[in-house]
Amino acid sequence: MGNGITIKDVAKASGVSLATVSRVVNGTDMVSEATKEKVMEAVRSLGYNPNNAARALVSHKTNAIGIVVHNLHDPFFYDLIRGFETGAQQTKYNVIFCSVLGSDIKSKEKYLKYLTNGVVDGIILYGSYLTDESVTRYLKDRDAMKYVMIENDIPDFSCNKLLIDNTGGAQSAIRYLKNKGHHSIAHICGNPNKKVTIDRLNGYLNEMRLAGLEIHDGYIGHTSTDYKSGYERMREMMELPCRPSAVFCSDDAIASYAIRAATDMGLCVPKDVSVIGFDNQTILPDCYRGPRITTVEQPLHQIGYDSVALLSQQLEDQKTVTNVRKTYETRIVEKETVAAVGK
Amino acid sequence: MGNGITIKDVAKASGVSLATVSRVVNGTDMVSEATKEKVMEAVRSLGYNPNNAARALVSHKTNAIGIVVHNLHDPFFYDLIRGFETGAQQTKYNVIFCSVLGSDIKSKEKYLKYLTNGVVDGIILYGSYLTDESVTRYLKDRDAMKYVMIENDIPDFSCNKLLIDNTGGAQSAIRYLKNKGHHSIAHICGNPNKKVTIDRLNGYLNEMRLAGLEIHDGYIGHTSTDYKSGYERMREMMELPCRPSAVFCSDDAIASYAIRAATDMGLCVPKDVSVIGFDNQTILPDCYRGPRITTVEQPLHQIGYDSVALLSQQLEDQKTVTNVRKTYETRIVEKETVAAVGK
DNA sequence: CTGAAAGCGCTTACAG
DNA sequence: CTGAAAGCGCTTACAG
Repeated sequence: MGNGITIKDVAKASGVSLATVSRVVNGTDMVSEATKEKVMEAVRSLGYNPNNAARALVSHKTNAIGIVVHNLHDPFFYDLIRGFETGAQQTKYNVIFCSVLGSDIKSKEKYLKYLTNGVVDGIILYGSYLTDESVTRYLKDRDAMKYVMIENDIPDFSCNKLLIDNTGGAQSAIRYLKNKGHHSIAHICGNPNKKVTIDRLNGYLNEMRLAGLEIHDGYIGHTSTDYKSGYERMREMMELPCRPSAVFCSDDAIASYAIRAATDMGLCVPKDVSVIGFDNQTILPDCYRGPRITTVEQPLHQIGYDSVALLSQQLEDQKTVTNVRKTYETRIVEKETVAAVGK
Repeated sequence: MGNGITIKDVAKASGVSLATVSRVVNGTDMVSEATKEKVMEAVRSLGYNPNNAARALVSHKTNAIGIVVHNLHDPFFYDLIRGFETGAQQTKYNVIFCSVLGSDIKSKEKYLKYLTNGVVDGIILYGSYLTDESVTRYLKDRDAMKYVMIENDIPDFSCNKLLIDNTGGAQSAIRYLKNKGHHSIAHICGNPNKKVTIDRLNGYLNEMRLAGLEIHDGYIGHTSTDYKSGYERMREMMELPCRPSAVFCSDDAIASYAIRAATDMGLCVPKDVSVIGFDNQTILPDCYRGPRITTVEQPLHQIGYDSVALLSQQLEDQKTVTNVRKTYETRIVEKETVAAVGK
C-alpha cells in the first residue's frame, strides 16, 4: 500500500526526529519556520503521505464517516445521496458508502463490523429493516462510536435519530383524499421487511377509522420486496366488486407500477381512479411515463445533508455529546394523479 | 472505536498467548481443538472484534476495495452500481464507495490519498475527466496498489483497464442512421470535461466523413456539464436553415432533454426528427416521459461486476500480476426514436 | 522549539 | 501445538 515512503524516510531526509515530522505534517505544536520548510521540502520531494491505518491505531481517530444503505442503486436514493454528497463536500471527514443488496443481513453485519473496528469514527445508517435485530444488538455494544440513524427509531438505543413522521404523513394522505370526496380508499403496502411499511399502514388504518370510512375486503394489498408487485396488487383491486375510487400507495415507486396497471386495464388516472404515493421521489424506476404522481413528500435531500453535518460536527467538538432527535414533517405535493369526486 | 475489547483481553480470559488468539481468530496455523474452543468462547462472551487499523498496519492488507466515481446520485449509475453490488456480494472484500460532486478534482485527490494510504488494497475508478492530470500523476506513484480503471485509458499507466469502444459505438450509430436513410445528421456533445465526449464526437466526425455526409453549420452542439443543456442545443438545431433529420446525442440523458425540446416545439419524435442516444440508460433523469430512446448500449452491469471480480481475484492470488485490458463492444438497441426516411 | 521513548492492537517468523 | 518478541507507522506525553 502507499508508495513505501514512511515518516522515517522524511525524518532522515530532513535531519529531524520523527516527532518533528509528525508535528509539521499535522500542523499541531509549534515548529520553527526553518525546520518546517526543511520537512515540507522532504515531504514533497519524497512524495510522502501518512499511513491512515497507523494514524488510526495510535490516535483512535480515523477522520472518516461511513454511510450504510440497502440497494444503493435504487433511484429512491437520488435526493438522499445528493444530500450526503453535499454534506460530505463541506466536511473534512472522508465519507464512504457501503451498500447491501436486498435485505441481506449477513453483509450488513459484515460491513458494520468492518466499519466499527478502526475504519470510521461515526456511522450513518439509513432505513429500518425488521430483520435487523442482530445488527442492532451489535451496534448497542459499540458505544464509543457515534451514530445517526435515519428513519429508524430503535427502542433503548440512544443515538442521533432523524425520523420522518410516516404515520402522520399517511394520515394526511387519507385526509387529503377524503377532502377530495373519496370514501372508498384502498392501500397498497410496501416492502414487508421495512418498518416504514407498517408505520404507513398504521397511518392508513388510523385515519380511515377516524374518518369513519370503511375498509372493504381486498382494500389492503401487500407487495413483495419488489416494487413491481404493485402492478398485480392494483390489478386485483381494480377488479374488486366494490372498486376503490382512490388508492394510497406506500411509496412512489409502487404508485408508478399501480398507475401502469390501471392504465393497462384501460382506466384513466385520475379520472377513473386516483392514486397518491409517498416520498416525492424525483426519479422513478423502469422509465415510468405516466402522469406526475401526487404524493406525500419527505425532505430526503435535507435529511442526507443534515446527517453528515450533524455527525461531523459532533465528532469535531467532543463536548456535544447530547444526541439529537428530530422528526421531519411531511407535506402533500399535489400533482396529477388525484381528482375530486362526488360533490 | 470498537468496544474496547482487544486481543489482550481475550488472551487473558482464555489463558493463552496473543499469538494463539490471533491464530484462532484468523484460522491460520494449527491450534488444538481444546484451546480453539476456549478462545472462541472468550471471543464470544467478550464480544471481541479485531481492530482493522492494527491489522492493516502489520499485515499490509486491508481486505477492502474502494470504488471512486463522480456524482454517485446520477441515475446513469443504476446498472453500474448494481454490477458493483453483485460483485461485492460474491467477494470477501469489503467494498466501499466514494463520490465526488461534479468534477471537483480537489475532493477526488483527497479521497484517493485517503484510500491509497492504508485504507484499501485496490481501487476501481470510473470515468475519465480531462482535469484529472494531477490525480493520474499521484496514482502512478502508488505502484503497490492494484487498480481497475473503467472507461479510462491513461497512457503510460499500466493497470487493469476495462474500456468501452466509444468511438466505434458512435460510428455505428451514424451508420445505423444512414441506413435508415438519414443524410442530415447532427451531434450534441456531452460534458466537455469527459474524455468520452471527445471519443464519441470523433466517432461522429469519422463516420460522417466515411459516409460522405456533410456536417452543416450548427450541426455540432456543445452542452455544458449539465445534461439539461441538451434542451437548448436541440432547440437551436431545430431552428437551423438546414434542419437535421436525425440527431446523435452523446448520451441518453442528453437525448431525453433533446427529445423534450423537440416535443415542446411541436415536433414529433421520430416522425419529424430522429434521435439516437448512447448508454441504454435504464433510468432517465427528471422523470422523462417521452418515447423509449433508441441507443448504443454499453454493458454497464457487466463492467461493474467484472471490475470487482477481477480486482478481488487478483488481490487473492498474488501471482496473477498481469494486468487485464479489455474493450467491451457496444450494440445498437432499437427502440422508438428513430424512423426511416426517404426511399 | 525539538528529541527519545512508549505504545496503539495486531501478525508473524523464530524457537521450542 | 504454543509462546516470547519484534515490528508495522504513526502520535503524544515527557523532558529538556
